[in-house]
Amino acid sequence: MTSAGARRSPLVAKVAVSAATYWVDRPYDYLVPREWEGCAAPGMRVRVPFGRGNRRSEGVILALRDASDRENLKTLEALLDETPLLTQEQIRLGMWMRERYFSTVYDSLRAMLPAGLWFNEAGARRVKDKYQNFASLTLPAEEAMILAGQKRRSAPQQASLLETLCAVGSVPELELRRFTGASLQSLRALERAGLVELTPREVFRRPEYRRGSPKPLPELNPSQEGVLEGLWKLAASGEAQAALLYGVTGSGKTAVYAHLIRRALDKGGGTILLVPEIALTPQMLEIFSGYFGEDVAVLHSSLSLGERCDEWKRIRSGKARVVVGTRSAVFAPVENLRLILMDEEQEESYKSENTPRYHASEVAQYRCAHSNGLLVLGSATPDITTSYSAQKGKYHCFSLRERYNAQALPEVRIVDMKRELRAGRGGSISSVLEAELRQNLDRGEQSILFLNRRGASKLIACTACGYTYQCPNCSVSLTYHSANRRLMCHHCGHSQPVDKSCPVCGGKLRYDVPGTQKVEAELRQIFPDTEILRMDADTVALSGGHDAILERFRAGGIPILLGTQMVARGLNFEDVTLVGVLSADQSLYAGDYRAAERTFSLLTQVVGRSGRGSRPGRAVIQTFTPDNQVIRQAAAQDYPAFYREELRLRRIQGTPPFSRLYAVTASGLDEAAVLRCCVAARDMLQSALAGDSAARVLGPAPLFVTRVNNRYRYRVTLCAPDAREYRRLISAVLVRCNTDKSFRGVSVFGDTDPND
DNA sequence: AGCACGCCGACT
DNA sequence: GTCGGCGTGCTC
Repeated sequence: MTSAGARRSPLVAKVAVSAATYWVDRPYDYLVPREWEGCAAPGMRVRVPFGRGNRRSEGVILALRDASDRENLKTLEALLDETPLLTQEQIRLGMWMRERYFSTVYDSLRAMLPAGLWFNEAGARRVKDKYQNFASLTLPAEEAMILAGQKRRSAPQQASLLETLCAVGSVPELELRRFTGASLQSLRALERAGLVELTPREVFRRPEYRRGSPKPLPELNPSQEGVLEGLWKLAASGEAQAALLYGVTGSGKTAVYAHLIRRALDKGGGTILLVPEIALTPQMLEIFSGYFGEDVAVLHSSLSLGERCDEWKRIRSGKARVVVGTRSAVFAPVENLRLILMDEEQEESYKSENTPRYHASEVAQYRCAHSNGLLVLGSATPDITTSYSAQKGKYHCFSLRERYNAQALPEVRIVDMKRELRAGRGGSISSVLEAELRQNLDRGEQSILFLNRRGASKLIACTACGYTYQCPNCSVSLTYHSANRRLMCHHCGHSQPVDKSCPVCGGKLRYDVPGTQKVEAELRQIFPDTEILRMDADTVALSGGHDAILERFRAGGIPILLGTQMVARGLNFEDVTLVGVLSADQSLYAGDYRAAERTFSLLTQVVGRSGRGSRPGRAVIQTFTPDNQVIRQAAAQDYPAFYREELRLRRIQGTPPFSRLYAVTASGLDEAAVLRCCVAARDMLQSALAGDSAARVLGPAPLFVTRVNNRYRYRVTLCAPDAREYRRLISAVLVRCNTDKSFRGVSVFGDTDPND
């Protein structure tokens, strides 16, 4: 019996509830049962009754407070954790994310924890077989979530399978079933329906990577030394800072990272090193485990659920203080976070395409600001927005201008494919490239051919003069939409019919662009007795992974490697002395404001693959528009010139960094309803912003892929400064569009600076 | 979204 | 007289 004096008013928990959708999301108050008053704490997960039917929903305690008198509240049903999973700092970050990324607080918090932890039981994690069936979605996660929702009642097992796959990407079939408790039949049903595919794949064991043997930090040359000292001064200042590290390909940014991490460790500080894709983690891990041993942890989505949980716990307990990982590793619970390093910071994979649609660099900046750490954005071709911040003095700026081994950049030739056509060569290998390849074959040196598939068969070009259609309003290319057989701008929505022939010269227009297989066949005809290795999504899946193919290329000394995006990045092969870009145009005319930037970055990276060893490298860039400035600048590896020109265009267009793009995207089965909803959204924005000269409303415009899984997707975009008032407006539009009865069946979400 | 409450038509 | 159609409105 407690004395009357000690009896306090009851405790109330403010809870972020998972069942609450964006438009009803707010902290909900629940009574804490007296017996839990001592243990309930912010950051713990709970089970609560929610809604009229009191269906049970998971939630996270955001805060506790004393009840004022006579509140009519529901009561917490269960505490799901013994100690808080999330810190106060993470909870604040979650609220911040809600405001910026138009997601619920719950979804934001969920993104911070390893997926496995979220599903109550991590399960056993023995990984015996070398090969297992991996299950993965064949449709975008967004669509899968919708389907899961539809199936929840009729086929709950299928629904939970789909949900789990959305959260974890690709996962071994057995583990997936253990986690969800679903039967093999349910999984097979999904496979039969074509929603899920099962592929036999080599299993990633324990976060097992080639551990580098212990070694001292690399020696630095004077310019690296200078950059290191400059960056460390910022890191040690005890104030939040951000810096751009601009270093040409091969200038040794990684060595600088290593020294920074060492110094942070010596001061008892932790580091997060972000890389753009999983394929790059093994290399990074090998290097950094050599320097820092067991202090290194890895976080990315190819780890099994159990592994992810273990690594996460190792980080949280302070056993690992150096985290290497992809986008979501930016949330790693590192104690005393002193450094976040983002390698190749311009990469689009740092922006999440699922809820919450965050950008890792913004989260990184937030975290550094709150832990007085230093954010280092490293790149050979920085994001235009990043460079602009550096130019304006918002970021510090450091450069590494020399290549590490003082090698010359490759000699680059631009080949005019129009001329090739006129000379009667209609294939994808020009006479120049053929001659160069032959030379390499004769000398026993290796070549890489790069085919950019992005935007393939969407672009229409004249086969005679190379003309491509431009949007009259947006200075982006028009792309062909087979649905309405018109050319469309998916920035502003402009559309026009397709001409019978080229409007400039009357030449024949062509639609299709050869894929890797077509090119491979062509190569085999030209070089019948030469071994050619093709690397694209198909062959990677078949032959046991990215690494395995590259290893065959390296070890087998195969003369020609033909591949898509994945051959562009981070590869370092000494014997490669020739790089061919089969068509530089496709990504250039992809049709969004970042196409030029993406192309420049890609070309620069691809060209940089050549001549990394002792012999000088060459590169051949094939294009239908040889006079295009971006291609010329990339060939000359002249980032400053590209930046100046691109910034000028962005200023005129009013695209980032001169404004932000807030997108309101609607999707639904009924195209007309989706469009009506977008029109309503546009009208709301326009009337709210009448007289605001800083804001423009674009659209409705169809997304690049307009119809996915029978759902039509259209978008309205607001170009406006980065300010709370605009975010609030977007939020209001989202709530309105999602609750208005006349738009039933249409779902709407918000995003800032979307990638597509 | 999900779920209940509510107020009108075809059935034992 | 009741079962159930889905329109309306709320979620601590």
